[in-house]
Amino acid sequence: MAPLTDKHHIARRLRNVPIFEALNDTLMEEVAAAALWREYSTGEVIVLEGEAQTGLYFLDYGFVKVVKVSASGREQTLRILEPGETFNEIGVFTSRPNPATAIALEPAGVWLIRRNTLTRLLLDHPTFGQSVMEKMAEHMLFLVSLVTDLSLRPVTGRLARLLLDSATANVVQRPRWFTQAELAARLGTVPDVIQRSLRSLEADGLIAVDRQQIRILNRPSLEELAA
Amino acid sequence: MAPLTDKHHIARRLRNVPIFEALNDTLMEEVAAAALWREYSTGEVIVLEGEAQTGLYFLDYGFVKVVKVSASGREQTLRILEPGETFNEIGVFTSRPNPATAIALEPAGVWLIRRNTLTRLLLDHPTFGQSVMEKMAEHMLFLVSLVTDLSLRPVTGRLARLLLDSATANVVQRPRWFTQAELAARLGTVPDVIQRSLRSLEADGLIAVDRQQIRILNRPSLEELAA
DNA sequence: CTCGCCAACCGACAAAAGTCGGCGACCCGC
DNA sequence: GCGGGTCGCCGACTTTTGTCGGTTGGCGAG
Repeated sequence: MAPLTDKHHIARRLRNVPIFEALNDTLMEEVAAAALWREYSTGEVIVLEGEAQTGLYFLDYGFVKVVKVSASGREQTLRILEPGETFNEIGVFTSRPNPATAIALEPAGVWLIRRNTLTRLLLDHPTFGQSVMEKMAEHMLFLVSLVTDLSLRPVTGRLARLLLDSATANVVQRPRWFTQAELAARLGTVPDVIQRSLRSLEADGLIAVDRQQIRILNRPSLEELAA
Repeated sequence: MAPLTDKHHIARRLRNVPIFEALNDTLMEEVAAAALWREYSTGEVIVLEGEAQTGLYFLDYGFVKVVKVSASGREQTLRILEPGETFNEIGVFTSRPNPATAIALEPAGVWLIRRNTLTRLLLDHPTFGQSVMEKMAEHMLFLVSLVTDLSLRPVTGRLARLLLDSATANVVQRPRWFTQAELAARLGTVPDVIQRSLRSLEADGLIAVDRQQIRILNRPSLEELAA
């Protein structure tokens, strides 16, 4: 929880992120000075659904998932964040209580830029605002495709597409937290269904599954399923 | 298709919309002068999925739906627009092709503010940018709740919630275009299922359905279903 | 006024998704 | 090296959703 890193280092680091590139050096240091540094361990809650939210989060290291939980305990993942991305745009730009919960998937460090600081930045640097809007538009695009997938595509199709999208050289690496349960939460279903789906894809020779990775064996057929 | 309305009138009209309130009079007239006026009749396509999009649309009168269509012909409604709202944020803030189709549900008139104009406005008036971001955040909120509804809630629950949300004094008015098919598209299912759902709610005495309106008879029970 | 169209209605069926109980294997911490 | 917990696995079953074929009836266009 201690702010180990010195502020110059922070400023340089933030500066490398596209969203902040509009800001000049002195201002950037000011931001860095005003930002709060927080670290979380695996499974810890970063923001909780229902809280009134006060700032924009910037993920420095680690992975974070944003989820909604139903009354019956089922989980729907809204977003997986990689280092360099920002989150809590909704909490910070509307007055409503935060709509979802953010949880660290592995040890993670974030910068919290409070609303006041953010507002000032936006007023002083319109180009910064433009990159924020662009980011938001891209996130909306993602949500739109999630909606249409959920309503128009069967589970196997969604799974196929996710595998294709997250594969590098036909291999999807699986960090420890990339379990079938997480996969299910991302695709809007339950672990059992995912297991059946994976097994059936494997039986058809389209993929090979093991604990550490999933290999794509027959890309064309998989693409057809995802179409 | 003719720009009947004079530009002063337009400027005044646009000015009443929260999103434009940050702009001063002279600038507003400039915007109005640069905006393109378009009218559409029922069922006409305003923007088509896949087109590269060039401007932000402002809906002056009429109703518009934004939809995605699947290969099999099923439709998912992403948004219903009322007069005064803007759309095509995704098309204008990202370089990607437009992700969805906008269709007029009844005769509609829109203002099209081209990207250049918009960019200039955003650079000159940071507070304008803030209201745009707020609008986008609210739209994201809507998409988030759509996602969680689709993945975590059964059809009847979604239907119950939609009825509750769109009722005024326990009555949901049904314009001509508010058919079961449209209802189905909004809730991510098919007309037949909606019909069953409506009939079962009616059988339980929770609602009364006819062609022009749906009345809520037992709000508490309906709210329980929607929870 | 009448004709034709489209929304609504219905029952029976098919398929997809979700649930449950229990089993085995692996990994982690002790 | 042992024990416990989690993840994955599996088969059988239930529920929900989607599909199909065909009928009815109201509304608008002519």
